[in-house]
Amino acid sequence: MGHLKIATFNINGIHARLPSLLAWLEREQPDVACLQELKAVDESFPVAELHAAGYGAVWQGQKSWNGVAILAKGSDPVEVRRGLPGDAADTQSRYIEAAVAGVLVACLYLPNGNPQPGPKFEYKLAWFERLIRHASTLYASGHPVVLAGDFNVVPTDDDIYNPRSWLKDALLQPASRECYRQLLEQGWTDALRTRYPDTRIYTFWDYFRQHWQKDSGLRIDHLLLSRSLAQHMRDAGVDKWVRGEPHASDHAPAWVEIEMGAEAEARTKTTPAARARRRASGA
DNA sequence: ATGTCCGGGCCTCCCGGA
Repeated sequence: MGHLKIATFNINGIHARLPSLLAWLEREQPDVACLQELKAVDESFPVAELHAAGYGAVWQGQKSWNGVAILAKGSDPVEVRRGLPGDAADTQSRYIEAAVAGVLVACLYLPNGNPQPGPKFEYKLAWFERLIRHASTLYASGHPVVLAGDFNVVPTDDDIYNPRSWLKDALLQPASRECYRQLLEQGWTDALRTRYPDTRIYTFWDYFRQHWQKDSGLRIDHLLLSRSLAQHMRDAGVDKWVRGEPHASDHAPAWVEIEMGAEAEARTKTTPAARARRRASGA
């Protein structure tokens, strides 16, 4: 009570990872969980299992690839938008937006962009430009907003174990980093980097070359906070233990905790009956 | 250049994507 824990987790296949997902929810109890890479069609989303675990959900699936979802503990997220505006021809399931506990939650899965250069990298940059435009309207709204997801961008060389072998990768390209910088310039707070200004912190360790065992990671999953949320950030971190479990995703969940003030608490946790009582008492 | 894992197609292996 008194705070809101918002997490983002690229689960790399919700069917392959359902036991892992449920174990993480049970242990860490995030209030909000943004998921990416469901790799599942809408009809197969495990809504019953998640309900049994105490979570409501909205989701946008897709066959084989992509797919995003927002989970909320003890409530159903109120879907605000699915799909990133700006390109009606874009059919990839990479963006969903919902209101949870008085916070507007944007769950995103930015295109990987490899191989680079090429059409996939062009799509990544175009998608990023659309995100920058949409994010500016969200930020300007003044509402509490979090942009959470797999951004597929290593913001700086301090966000990777060693950039040398990744120099040609789409995740480290100057154009990708420039987009991320432009996004932050709107005023967003990078929760993990702000919480740990001088520490190497990773959210992704690929399956190759024993990178997990050697802690050769990348920081590509981000939680960007609007001004009012950033002012109330209490803590942030990465649930690294998840990456060490058997049959783990190549990502670990990243999270932020927001202190909920009395006003937000009253607005978000209150029931219709309680609101009626408060009105009746003249409060 | 390499490495590993997921889902899907179609059939116990190969492929694209990451």
